[in-house]
Amino acid sequence: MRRRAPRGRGAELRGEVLHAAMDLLRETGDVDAVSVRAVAQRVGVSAPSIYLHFADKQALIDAVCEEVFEALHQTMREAGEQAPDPFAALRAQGNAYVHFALANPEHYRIVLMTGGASSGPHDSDLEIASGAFAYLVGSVRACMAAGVFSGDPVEVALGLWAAAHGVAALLVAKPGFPWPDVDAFVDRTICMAGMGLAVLDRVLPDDDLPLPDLVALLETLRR
Amino acid sequence: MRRRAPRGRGAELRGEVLHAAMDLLRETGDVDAVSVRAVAQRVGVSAPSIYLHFADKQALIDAVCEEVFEALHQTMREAGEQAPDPFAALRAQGNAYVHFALANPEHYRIVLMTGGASSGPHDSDLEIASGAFAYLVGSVRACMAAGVFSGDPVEVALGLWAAAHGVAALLVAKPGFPWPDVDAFVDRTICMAGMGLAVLDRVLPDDDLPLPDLVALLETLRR
DNA sequence: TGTACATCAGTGAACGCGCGTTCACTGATGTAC
DNA sequence: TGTACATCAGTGAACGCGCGTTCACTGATGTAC
Repeated sequence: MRRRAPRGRGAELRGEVLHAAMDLLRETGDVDAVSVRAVAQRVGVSAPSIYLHFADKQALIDAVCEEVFEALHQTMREAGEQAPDPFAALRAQGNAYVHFALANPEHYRIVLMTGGASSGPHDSDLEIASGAFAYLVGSVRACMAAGVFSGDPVEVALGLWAAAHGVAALLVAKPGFPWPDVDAFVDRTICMAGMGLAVLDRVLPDDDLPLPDLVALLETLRR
Repeated sequence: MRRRAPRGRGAELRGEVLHAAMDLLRETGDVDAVSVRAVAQRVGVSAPSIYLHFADKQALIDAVCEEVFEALHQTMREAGEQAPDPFAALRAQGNAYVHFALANPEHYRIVLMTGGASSGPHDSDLEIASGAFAYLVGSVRACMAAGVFSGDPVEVALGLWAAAHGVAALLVAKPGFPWPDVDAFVDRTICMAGMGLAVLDRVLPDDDLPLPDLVALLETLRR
């Protein structure tokens, strides 16, 4: 199946295993299909060989998550680069985020749709995530400097993340639902979040706006 | 473990099995812990007995999903009942939706965070979901009648759903992330979506608003 | 230059496990006569 | 009222499966002398 690596190059197998796991995830669209045996077979190596480079299956999965997160982060960085202004950059980043999820649904799922109380501490991917999240917060700060948002940049970033994740996760989990045009739905949701957050601190700072007043306020916006 | 049911009452076991599965899901917080054997043991019955009432394991899981969806739908209906106006009702429904997810994380996950291309057609839960979704669309229509939203009620409902699902799914999947105060975060996200959708059709009907103009427009909102 | 040897990459077979599911069955319960 | 019998709820044992992981090993490769 595969030539044995020469003396000092045994570590190369690690990379092959990692990418075999990624490919298997993409092609089968099923986390359960990524078994130690299946990965080994795809690389052309026996199952125990996996343990030469990963302590156990979880370590392999963690490495996959790290890889996915790096790719997601990279995608977002590129997306905002040539936007004309910080708000447009944020919008482009949001769209890129969701489209990454749609292009790599199983990769997105394993990183951001699994886990929870049942999976123990499992802090590893959160630490990785915090890099991408910090980057998002940076983009939000740029928008604040431009006057679009006010308030706590972390809170604004969380709102954006929630909206982007919401549309991504729904589309990934329920592809059979009669969604409207996906690109438009995604962009609309991103814009919804952006506009909502921009408006929120101006209109609802303390939460007691009767409905007719709200409607009147909104009416002043029609351009 | 359990007294055999008298002659015509064999069907009672079905309900016991169903609720044992629900409880097991809640207590273990892990879908994989819900095996045919584990459910049977909890009911106090042998594993094959499950098959007297469910064709296979998937049928049992489907029944669990149906139960969860009905509970979610019910929760939302109750939430909006005593709101002073349709917009407040929508907000209350959104908060109830997310808090249902947080109170029953594994139930929410199995219904709305799993599935996808890998799980075949799997239309069953979508049909059930469409009931709750149709209800949401109804609430949106009421807001439209009050002048809060315009445009397509289904699109508005989708935006709200995406936001609510986003915050719910993130909190369920990543409880270890350093979230801010959860109740506030949830409500903020719901309001973000509501305000964003209300503003969106007024401000961005055709997508070409330069940033300074947007900022100026937002400034008119400060009250 | 030749050879003994340590190192290293990788293997084959086996382990125990829990799973979903099937099958032939048991024995209590109600009913017909 | 008594009894044979059909029905029904539920069981015990077993099936084959794929899983993660371990263990003792093989044999190629480079190195020291």
